[in-house]
Amino acid sequence: MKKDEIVCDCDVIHADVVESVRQRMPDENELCDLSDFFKVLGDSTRARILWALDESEMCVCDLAVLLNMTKSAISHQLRALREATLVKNRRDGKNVFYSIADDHVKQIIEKGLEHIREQKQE
Amino acid sequence: MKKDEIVCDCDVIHADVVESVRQRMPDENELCDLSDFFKVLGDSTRARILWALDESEMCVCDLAVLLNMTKSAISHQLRALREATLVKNRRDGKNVFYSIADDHVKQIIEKGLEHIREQKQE
DNA sequence: CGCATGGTTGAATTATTGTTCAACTACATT
DNA sequence: AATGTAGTTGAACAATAATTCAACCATGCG
Repeated sequence: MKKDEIVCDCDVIHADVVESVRQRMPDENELCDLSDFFKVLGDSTRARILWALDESEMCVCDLAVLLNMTKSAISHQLRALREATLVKNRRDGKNVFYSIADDHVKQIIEKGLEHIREQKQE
Repeated sequence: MKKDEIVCDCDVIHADVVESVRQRMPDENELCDLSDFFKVLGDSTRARILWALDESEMCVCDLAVLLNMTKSAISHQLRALREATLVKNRRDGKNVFYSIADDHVKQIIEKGLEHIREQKQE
């Protein structure tokens, strides 16, 4: 997926700036993890699921009705959320109830909403 | 893109919960805007560009060298960032310097990094 | 047990998105 | 004006990711 060969098609213009930024740059994997995390939030189905679960724990059927989607589609997205440990689940009889796993996530979603609401005002 | 017809393939199980969540649910467009915002952060190239610009303003060539990518690829991603008003630019002679547009973004990136760093410890 | 319901899964399909390539614009220098 | 460098753009291609479909597992109840 990553090439080692040089693909950049230009000369460096401000070598000093580039060098000093390069030295402070976090491990590439860390920024990949970061973008992977945001990627999970970056889908409207998952964003709506997360918002809904922040209001109340729910089972797959409830979410399917709420968002007017198939159980399968919901389940697939819940899996992605589970693997990113953004939601947790518990079984109760025939139902599996999902809820938000992490308080960080609530804060980040809140900050995000704040951001776009301010943006819209301008 | 959206269908009006009912695609949900199950009965509602907890009608009361679903109804009360539905009533509090934000406008669908708002949650779409939210996920679109996170989508912009959800790509490692853009995440690295944002991180770098948070350290120092830079021109396209500098970024291309730093990330070892073509000017074109960088430029396309800067466009996405510009359209989401996450970066701004100014021309100075032959160069176009890019920088972070919004302080919110820095905070959200910081919170995101915090999150994944804690996650990794567990 | 046998069946109905809730939920999950994998493969196929479709949609979306990132990068490349080649052509182009803008500014600066001669 | 002519050339070179910085940057942008659109179309084509490649890679990812979301939804559908059909089959499957798990639980509860007759």
